[in-house]
Order: sequence, then C-alpha cells, then structure tokens
Amino acid sequence: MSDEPEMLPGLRAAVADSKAKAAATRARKAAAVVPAATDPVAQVLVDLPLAHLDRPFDYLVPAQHADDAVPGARVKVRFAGQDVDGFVLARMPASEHAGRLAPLRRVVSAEHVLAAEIVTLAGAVAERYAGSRADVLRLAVPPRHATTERQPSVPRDPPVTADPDAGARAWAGHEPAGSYLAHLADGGSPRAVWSAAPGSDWPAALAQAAAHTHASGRGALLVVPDHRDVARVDAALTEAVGEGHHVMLTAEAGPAARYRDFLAVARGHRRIVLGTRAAAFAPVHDLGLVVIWDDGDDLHAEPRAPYPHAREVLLLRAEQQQTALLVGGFARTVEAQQLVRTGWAHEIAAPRSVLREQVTVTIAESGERDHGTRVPRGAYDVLRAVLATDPVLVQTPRAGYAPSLACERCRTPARCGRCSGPLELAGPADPPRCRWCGAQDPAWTCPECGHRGLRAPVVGEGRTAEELGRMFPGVPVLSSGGDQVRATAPDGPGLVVATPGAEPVATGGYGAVLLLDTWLPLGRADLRAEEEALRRWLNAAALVRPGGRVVAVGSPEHHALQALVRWDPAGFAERESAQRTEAQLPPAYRLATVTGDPGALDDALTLLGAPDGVDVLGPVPVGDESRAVLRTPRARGAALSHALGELQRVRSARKLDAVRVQVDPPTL
DNA sequence: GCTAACTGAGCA
DNA sequence: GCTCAGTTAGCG
Repeated sequence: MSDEPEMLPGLRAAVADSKAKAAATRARKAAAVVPAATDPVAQVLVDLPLAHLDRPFDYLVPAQHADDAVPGARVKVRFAGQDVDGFVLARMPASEHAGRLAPLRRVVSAEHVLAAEIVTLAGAVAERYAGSRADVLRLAVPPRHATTERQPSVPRDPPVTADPDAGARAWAGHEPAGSYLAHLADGGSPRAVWSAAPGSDWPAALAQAAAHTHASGRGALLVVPDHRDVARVDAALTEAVGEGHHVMLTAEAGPAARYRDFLAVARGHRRIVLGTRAAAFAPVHDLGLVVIWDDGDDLHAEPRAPYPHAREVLLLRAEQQQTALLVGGFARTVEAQQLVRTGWAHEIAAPRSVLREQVTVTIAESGERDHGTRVPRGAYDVLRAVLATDPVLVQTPRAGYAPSLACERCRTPARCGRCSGPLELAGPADPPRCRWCGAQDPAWTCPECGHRGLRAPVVGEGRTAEELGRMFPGVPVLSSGGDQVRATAPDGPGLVVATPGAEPVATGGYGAVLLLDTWLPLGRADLRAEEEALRRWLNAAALVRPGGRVVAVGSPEHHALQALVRWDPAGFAERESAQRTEAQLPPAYRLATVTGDPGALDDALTLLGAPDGVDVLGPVPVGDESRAVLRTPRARGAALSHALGELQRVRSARKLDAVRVQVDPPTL
C-alpha cells in the first residue's frame, strides 16, 4: 500500500553526504567567528512562545558586532535550528554555560529599544499575571520601522519651568492639590488618588502635573482610556508646556509614526508621554510621575496575553522606579479606594462646599410618564428651562434605534430565524434585522404565540433623539454614539443625545445633564455592574457647567444613584469594597481563571494541587471548554500568581495541552 | 515551537 | 548491522 517511492541507495548516500557537508560548514562557520575583544558574551532574551524558555540564553558576540550588540538592542539568533528574534539584556566577559556558544546571527539594529527598567517591569508584570516576559515585551516594544530609524532624530526637549499659577488654576477646588504639585516640582514622589470635581478641566490638571514634574528635571507618563482623551490632553499639554516636549503613543498612529515617537522617548528626546494602555510601558527617561485617568474604563484592560491592566502596570512601575503616582477620575474604582484605605496613596478631592456649588443632582422617578415618553415631568421642566440658553446632554445606555425587540403580546425576545441572534431596528422605517448576522426578517412572527407585532423594551440613542426632538420642537438635536462619535458639541441651546463614553464635550459645559434608563446598566449580571453604571453617570454628569443640573431618571432606592446624588464616588467604592470582602471577591481577594479543554483543565488543576489558602471553584463548562476560578485572600495573591506561572512553565516543558490563565479577569 | 538525537521494530 | 518511523530532550 505504500506509495512512497523507494529511495535509490546512491541517492540516499548523496543526501547523507550533503547533510554531513552542511554540518561541517556550520562547524567551520562557528569556528571562524572572531569573538569581540571585550565582553564577548551577550545574554539574550529570546522571543519564544514557550513559558519554560522565559530566561536569558548566552550567545557569542562576533567582533564585527562588538559595538552594535548593546544591551537593549534587537538581535536575531539561532535557536533550536531556527532564526528567532531577541533582545540583548547584557554583555558579559564570560558565560556560565558549559557548552559552546552559538554566535549572534544578526544585530537587527543597535538602537536601545529595551531599557533595563522595562525588562524589570516586564518581569514583574509577567510574574503578577502568570505570563511570560516575551508576551509582555510584545506589548511593550513596538515593531521596528527601519526607514523611521534612519531618519534624523527630533531635537531634545529643552527644560520647562512650571507656572504655579497655572497649576493652581487647573487644580482649583481640589485639596491638597497645591502641595501635591509643589512636591512634584520639588523632585518628590507623592502618590495620590484624585476624585475630580464635576466640571473639572481634568486634561489641564493632568498637563499641569506633567509640567511640574518636568520642571524638576524628570519625565512623566500619562495613560488615558481612548484616543479622544489623548486628543484632549494633547491640547492641554501644548497649552501648558508648548510644543516639543511631549509625544503621543497610541495603537492607531500607524507603524511609522508609532515607532518614530517611541524612538523619541527611548532616546530621551521627549520626556512627557501621553497615550493609551500600551504606553504604560514607554521607556521614559528619568521617570518621575505616572498617571492613569479613569482607571475603571475597561479599555485599560489589555485583551492580549497575559491581559495586564494599565493601572496595575503603572502601580508596579511606580513602586519599582520610586515615582510619583496619580490615579484620577470622576469615579473611583474599588482598587483605587484600596490604595487610599491602606495609606499607600493620599486622597485629593474637592470639599463638599465646592461640590455643592458645582452641581445639583436630583432623581426623577420613572413612572410618572406625563409625555408618554421616558422623560418624567420633573426632568422635562429642568430641560425646558435650561434649553432656553444652554446645551443639554442626554445619556442613554444603548446605541442604535431599537437595539432589542420582543413580541408585543407575550414579550418573548425576538430572535433571528437563521442564527438566533437578537433582532433590532436600525431606524424608524427599517425592517427587523439580526444584530449578529445582519439578515433582515420583515415577516417576523412570534414562535411562541404567533403574533406579528413587535415592541422595543430598550430604546436606543437614535430613537431617543427622535423622541426628544418631538418633545422640544425647534431645538436642534445632535446624536453621538455607536460608529458616529462626536468630540465636541456646539454652545448654545441644543440637545445632545449620547451613549456612555461617546459624550461630546461642550466648551462652556452643559447647562444640564439627563441620565435616562438608569435601571438598564444596573440590571446587568456582572460583578462590576453597579460600579460601572455609576462611573458612566459620573463621567456624563461631570460635563455640566459650574452650577449646572443633573437629573437621573430612576429609582431613588438604589445605592449607586444615591452616591451620584451625593457625588460620593469614594463612599460608594468603600461600601462596594466592604460588600465584596463579605462575598470573597476582589479587591480583598485575588481571582484567577484557568480555561481550556476539559481534560487538560482537570489535569492542570491536579498538577496545581491545592496551594495554601486557595479555593478552587468549578470547573464549569464554558462553550466547549471548561473553566475553573481560583480565589485567594489578597495577601496570598502573589503566591497564587507564582503558582500559576510555575504551572504554565511545567506544562509547557512537558508539552501538555495548553490552558489559558487569566489573573484578575475584568469580568466573570 | 523546532530540530536532532535516540529508541526499538522490522528486516537481511 | 542497518534503516526508518516514532518519540523525546533540550534548545546557549
């Protein structure tokens, strides 16, 4: 049955001969390498996907690369018979390795792209998240762009002097902001959790913190959730320190621009860095301050292995490099609250009196539907009064027109006949359409009761804009959400309907902010549903002008809404923390998930054993995979991370089926 | 992951 | 004694 042609003995001999020759050539080449005169050994961290190979390997530095193979340089080396990428960690006079060293195959570039402190940081992040340094470095160091590297450098940024008056203006109303800024300018490293008062020009405040740090001769690193925030802080930085001091590091800049700006930072020519989550790894020279804005935004959670959160990366970095730290936002996460409670960071906030002057928050109970809409009478009156002179922001939780549909008679959710995805209406005159596969279903009939009428239990931003337009004839209505996000709103009377995170900024602030359907985000079955709902409301409410009104439509019973009315994000976070401690949930406990093929997962859990103080919950099936949750008190968190890292190394070395480990998963 | 070295079955 | 497929250790 074999269809393999029999190899002729002569041919076979020839193949063997050529193999021998190749080996001989290789041996001669290795022997022909003249090692560098000083420090001929390079410790190389090789970019490999295997957990147990996350350690440096020694290579011989050929004399011609003596000056290029500097620590931090990208190299190519032969590893297990193939060419792989790596970074030089250090140069050594000799190796501990007993065998013969292979030479570096190529120094890709002498550019020092991997700073020593980033290696240390990557090690700490990998350890905490039970991942490998190679994975972390893939997030930390952008791909090389050779053309950009050859182009001339930007000039080194000249020193700036901080303007204490500008600092005081930007931080007005917050205590003790003055001494925090002074401490930064003085070369100190104060750590603070900052609750911004509503109406705060937070980009200006962050820019001043960066300017004061820069004035002390140090660099600053600012991490914000998305590119709209980057644009705002960019403008504020230009205002505060002028051009030529800062760069922006964002994923969407494109490979050339991204690498150009990264190089400006790596070369020490720019020492103020602003960016999104990956910027947390930027090799800022003389780093003095790290900042994260709105750390509750899920955009700060990296979706690629080992899934680090920008806040945790910056906390590790602040500790390692002894820098100042600022965790700022209108909302407060339970993690930030933990920093305050343990005394690791100080609190900066506005006193009650300032908050009362800035904003008045009230709740309008849904149910009194005077206008046949979702806007109760009380809210309607506020809007009408404000719309005489000012713009009004309306936050509505869902994008689209009618993002979910149900049978008008029996309330069965309407699903796609083809893929059973949820049906929606994209516009007032559109037929029902599947949100997943896009198939239209103009003749939908309820599978339960045969009825053909549909109702929309949840109203999207499109239909909300339509309703409000009818409610306030003659008032311009602007919509922002989904794939149509607007950065700014015009001043003057007008309605701006936006989904959470897509709220345009009004130059003079909104006269009023209306928060609709507050029941919807609170109903989510998620650990962070309430915290997240409050965060979104606070972020929208914060866009009011000084003395503005905020009206939330919902039930006054709810703690999250009460916290909004009192403008008390810290109190809410404290209460939430206490409840989570009771329920053995983060931040008092560290959670980790292990996911994989059921057999592999069982095997992994056996291998892991039962480390001290770790509860194993599950496993439970998730799709065709299986998942277990591990839980341990915060104090043992590091031990759990380490045990999981060790598990991955052992499994990788034994070539067992991979399981996915996620430490501190953002949702469960 | 990959390669190369090793192992033992099958055959002369 | 030799080849070859399958297995496995170790990667500098």
